[in-house]
Amino acid sequence: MLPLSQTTGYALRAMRCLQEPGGQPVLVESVADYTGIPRSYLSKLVHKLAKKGLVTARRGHHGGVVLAKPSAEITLEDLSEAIDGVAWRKRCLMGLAGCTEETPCVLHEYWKQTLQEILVRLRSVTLADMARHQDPGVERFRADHGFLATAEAERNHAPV
Amino acid sequence: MLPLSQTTGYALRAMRCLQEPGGQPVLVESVADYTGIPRSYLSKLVHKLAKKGLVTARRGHHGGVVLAKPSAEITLEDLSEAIDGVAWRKRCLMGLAGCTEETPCVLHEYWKQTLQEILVRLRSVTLADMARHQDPGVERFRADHGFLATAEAERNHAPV
DNA sequence: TCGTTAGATTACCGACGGATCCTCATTGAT
DNA sequence: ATCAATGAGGATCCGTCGGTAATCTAACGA
Repeated sequence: MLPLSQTTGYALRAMRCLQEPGGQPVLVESVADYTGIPRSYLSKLVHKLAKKGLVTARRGHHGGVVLAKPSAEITLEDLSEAIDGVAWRKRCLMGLAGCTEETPCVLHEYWKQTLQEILVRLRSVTLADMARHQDPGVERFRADHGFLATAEAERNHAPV
Repeated sequence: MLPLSQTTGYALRAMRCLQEPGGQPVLVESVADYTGIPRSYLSKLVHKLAKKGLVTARRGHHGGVVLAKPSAEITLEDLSEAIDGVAWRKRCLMGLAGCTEETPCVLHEYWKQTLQEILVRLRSVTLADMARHQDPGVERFRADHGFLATAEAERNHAPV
């Protein structure tokens, strides 16, 4: 019932491979090969992210996918929301249809606070935060796809 | 990927209808009628809870279901674990098979702490806590099923 | 012992998410 | 204008989960 499906994990892995807005597009196929995410599935996933305004995809020669906004402005919550939606935030923990703010169930307040804590956590991590970690695999991939100017920027931050 | 499925909600609603250990058994059918949970499905659910040692079920005349331990010792975590298992606690957020304590992924620590926070919350609520709330519906149900001695005990506590 | 009461067990169905394959549509280079 | 590159989209498969129904079996009372 809570968010963060397997597909959200895919989204995380895929987004790490993309360039900042205005950068060079990366092929869905390259990302699929590198991450091991099924190509066709990743294609649909990317489309979903595009509809939510998180990435921009262009078809044809020299097409590919780029971030639609700076990685520092893309949170884990954004991804979760794009993939899994927000329905889970509204569902009653006990599954009672009549549970509302006015007619709360026994666990209403408890659950509301729990969800709030989770949301705060999801908002506290951005793609840029993730890039600050050493990750030889991703750095190799980036080097192969035109990420030549990012290495320095990553050194100016502490780990998440 | 996270726990707390619809079925866990069912378990919560069902357990609230049961007596403390040694008390009078309540019929699966009664609970189903009152909660609206499908009878057959609830039967399987109860069996699962019985295998985990949370309830005791007896067949035949004057059979039914009772809590297997005091409601104050049954946490939301117990229910979640009985129904949804614990696999979700071990899964990597990014879905990386090779992510371990020794070879952690970029989000490993972040996710570990998040899960810890959630677990603490799940452990902080017991069935007894839930009973402390006013709930005319459940109290009516209890009155109809031999819960004559519990009303006083419930008055000695603050809400959750 | 026999029958009734109740939970246990089995088989099965439908919906949904993850996943795959194949084809369509768009873009840019020539 | 044409062709190849590349994302978009439809059809379909598979496994899991919620849900139903029919049957089996243990416990008790008459």
